[in-house]
Amino acid sequence: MSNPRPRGLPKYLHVADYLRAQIDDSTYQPGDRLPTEPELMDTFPYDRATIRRGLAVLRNEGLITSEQGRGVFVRDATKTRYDLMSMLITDRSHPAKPDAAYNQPPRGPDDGLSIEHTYEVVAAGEKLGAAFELDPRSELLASTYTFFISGDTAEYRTVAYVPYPLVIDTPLATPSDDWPQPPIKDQLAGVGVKVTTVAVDIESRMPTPQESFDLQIPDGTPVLSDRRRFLADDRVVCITDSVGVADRIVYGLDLNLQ
Amino acid sequence: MSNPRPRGLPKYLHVADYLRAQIDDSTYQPGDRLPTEPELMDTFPYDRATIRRGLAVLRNEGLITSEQGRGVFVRDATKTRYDLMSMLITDRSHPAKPDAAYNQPPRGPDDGLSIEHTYEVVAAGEKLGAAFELDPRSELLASTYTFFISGDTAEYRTVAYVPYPLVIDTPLATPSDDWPQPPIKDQLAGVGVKVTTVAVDIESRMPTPQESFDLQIPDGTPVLSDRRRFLADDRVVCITDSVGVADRIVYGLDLNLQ
DNA sequence: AGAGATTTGTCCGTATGTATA
DNA sequence: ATATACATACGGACAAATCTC
Repeated sequence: MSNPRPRGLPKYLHVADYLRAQIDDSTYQPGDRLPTEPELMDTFPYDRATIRRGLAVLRNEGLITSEQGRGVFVRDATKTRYDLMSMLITDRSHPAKPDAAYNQPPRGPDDGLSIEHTYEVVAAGEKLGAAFELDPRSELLASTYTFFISGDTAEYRTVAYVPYPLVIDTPLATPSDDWPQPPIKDQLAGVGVKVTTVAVDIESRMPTPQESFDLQIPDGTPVLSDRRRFLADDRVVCITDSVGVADRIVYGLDLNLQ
Repeated sequence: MSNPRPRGLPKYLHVADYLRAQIDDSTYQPGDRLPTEPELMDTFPYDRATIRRGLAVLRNEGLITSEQGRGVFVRDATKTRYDLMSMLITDRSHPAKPDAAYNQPPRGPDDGLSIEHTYEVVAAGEKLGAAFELDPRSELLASTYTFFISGDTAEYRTVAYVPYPLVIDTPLATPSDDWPQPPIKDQLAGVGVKVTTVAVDIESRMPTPQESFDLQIPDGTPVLSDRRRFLADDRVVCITDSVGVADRIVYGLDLNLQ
């Protein structure tokens, strides 16, 4: 059955390592069901609580999901590549030679991609106000796009903030549902704002409970998030905050050096 | 003490929500010690196992760390910004207006940043071989840089792979310990390889056990990882794999549109 | 240096609830 | 309706690391 436990290794990590090795070597493949907890209690001379703790480790590593009444399954992980340049500069993506090592079939509406869109006027608040260098009570137009892949599973959400006075009485005050949207710098150019600089910060963290709920993020899955700040003459004219479910997305940046 | 538990909410989430709210509103600040488990058992009419499970939730969200014999502490989170462009194209960074909302003091050698460097010749193996479109038995020169911040805490590691035949008998075959290194495209130009395209893939995931050990990554912290592929006339001439501890780093990309 | 108290880590056994097959 | 399988919760015991006196 299972190898003897290395001296000093906690039992629950023994269980986790044993199963992780079998997931790594494809004994269990994405979608496969792992042995049930009682079955694992036959494999290991451990208590059920110990088995469960080992499974919790793998769940928090994003390798498995548990479904009550059904079993424990190996997570699937095909990813969508979001190209940074085409999101920032132009609508046309210019993919470099794709990396065969990444399993990233391009996705589009035909593959079940759907988009949900809402917008509202909100008060900036402390943090956003500071980022805009505006009073916290200033009004911002907040435009939210959520991307769903295959039904109710979300993979990406982006919120764009623009100072409301900047776009009031312009077409931007009533954003359209269309997708893809023109790049933000072009939209702003249409209302007379010339974006000179874009600054992007990309980070990774665990989701907040709200994000977990909204985007239906499974336990143990981080988010890839970014903030883009659009500057016109050192003035911040737009900020977008995006959150992607980390096991669903990849950010791409292709540079042609010629 | 604690608010009554909303109907239907598991007790352990009650504990987690209660403490998370206090971390969010700065009742407990980074570095502060949370109440001990026995103290929380006085606050809540729950069993110690239930309290501990609530703490585990916050640990897996990256909000706290536990230290045996000492207590539970709110995680600190000052981040270093790694500029993608300056890493790819030139040695000079050209920062845009920094975002005040991000607390990212720039770091350098003066702040305790130190670098460790090793290199070796390895067999490509299945996956890397496929990425290079080379035989899995091909030899690659692997050059590893690890960045440590304040002593033994690592924050970033990058491994650069180059087909060994490409650099054998050149200065690149014996990489120097210097830092910063010239950009890879310049290094390759020095041995007659003209890089035409760079493709970057950025993703986020939970660390492997090996990475957790090597980089001393605390529980519940994801990694921000990227793969850069350097192409010369559609031929892959270099691949770098980088891994950053997510609560220590931010990737930056600043574009001047003028 | 040592003893004891404190605090978190690991593990077991049991019971009950809830979703699924 | 029954069985299966995971989720939540309680209580107890001991170990390991740290701190204090």
